[in-house]
Amino acid sequence: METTHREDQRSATERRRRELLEAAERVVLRDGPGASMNAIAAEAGITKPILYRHFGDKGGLYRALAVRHTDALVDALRAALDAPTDRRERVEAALDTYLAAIEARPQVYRFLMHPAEEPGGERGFDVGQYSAPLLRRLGEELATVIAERVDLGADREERARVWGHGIVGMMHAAGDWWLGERPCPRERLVRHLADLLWGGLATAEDLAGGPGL
Amino acid sequence: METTHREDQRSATERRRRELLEAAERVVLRDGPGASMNAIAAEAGITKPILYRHFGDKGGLYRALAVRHTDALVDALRAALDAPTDRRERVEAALDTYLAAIEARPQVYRFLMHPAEEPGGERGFDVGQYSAPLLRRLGEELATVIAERVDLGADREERARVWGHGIVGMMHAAGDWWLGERPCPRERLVRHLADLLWGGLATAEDLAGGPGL
DNA sequence: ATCCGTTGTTACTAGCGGTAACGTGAATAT
DNA sequence: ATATTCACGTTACCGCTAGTAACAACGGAT
Repeated sequence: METTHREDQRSATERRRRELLEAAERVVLRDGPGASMNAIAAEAGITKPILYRHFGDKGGLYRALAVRHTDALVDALRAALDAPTDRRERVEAALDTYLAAIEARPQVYRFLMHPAEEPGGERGFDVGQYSAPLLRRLGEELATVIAERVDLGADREERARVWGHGIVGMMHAAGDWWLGERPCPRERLVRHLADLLWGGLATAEDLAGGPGL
Repeated sequence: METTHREDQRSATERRRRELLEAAERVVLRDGPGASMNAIAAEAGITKPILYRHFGDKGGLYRALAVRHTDALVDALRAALDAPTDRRERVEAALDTYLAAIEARPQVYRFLMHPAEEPGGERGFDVGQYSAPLLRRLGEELATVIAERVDLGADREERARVWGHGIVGMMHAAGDWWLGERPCPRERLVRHLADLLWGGLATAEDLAGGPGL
């Protein structure tokens, strides 16, 4: 039969693809985002051209690798934002979800956030092209959630997008720094960030002696 | 005389170094952060080994190149934060200063924020090592300013650092996204971000029909 | 005359991403 | 039975990169 053969082939190909991705993940976890295609092929027990047949180029492999983890994280964040509690608690839960994820698997996080930039990329003004795609996606997701649920007045969508990307950037930068220095337990970081979002900078008093911030 | 000779040599060396840095900057502005050492040497009218004698390795050259712009930006931000107005206006001025800088020279900004990561870097848990050094520095600077001037209660320093890195990250991510899409003029982005920092997310009402954010 | 430090060269290494050309083996079609 | 197809796999190569040895030339200082 023809269809059976085709389906067998396709499922076998997909299984092989998954195996290759798992080998790649092992190497990336060991060597960081700079892992070479040679090393990945060796880990999978094959040679380079097969890798290129499956994923096109290095960017393709890395994109395929990133989609898995990104999806998982986005799902977890959605769940946190959908919990039936008040807004402050949900924001704290989302922050904690993200920070717990990067705390548990810093290598994966580093790979997702700082993917190797391909040298042959476009030139010009596409600054964002080289930036981490995960951050952009998280920002957009958060923006839609905000626009759906929060009453922001006239320029609702514009504000929601600015806030979405801004909040994600805040979370990311603070998390990146915190992961490097570990100056406090996670729950305190979460509370500090939530306080900041709840207008902490606006309501705090000036400190005596200075010109005030 | 000996000292005269030495001083002449040193000043000549420094002048040469500056020339090389200017050539490197021209190439980076043209080719992006992926500019090759060969291209930079050619632009300076010399060959690679001289570049390596002056800067050690590519990271050294890039670091030297980054310090200049970083210093300039930090100075501008300090000036904005030291203006004799109220806190909200100063925060808006600082945001606007940063965004105007990245708007004026996106190539420089991209170079500073996404420096080429060296493949031979350290392994292990130093996630922050590969992250943009400029962001870290801005975060620390802002943290000290906040700690100096804002009354944050008991865990003052810890909160100031979290907020410093968080705010810088917010500014950076929103700016990065904005620079790519240009969805609104700069002044509106500044106002949206300031509104967010002034507790906009906490005080906005739920939108009818959803579970509320 | 000799040494020293700097500037500069050419020619090389090792490794990278990526590709062309080729062989193998199993299932299908005739 | 034979020919076709198609994925899997190889070796050997290309052009590029960062980085390095080895050597030459010039200008003071001793």
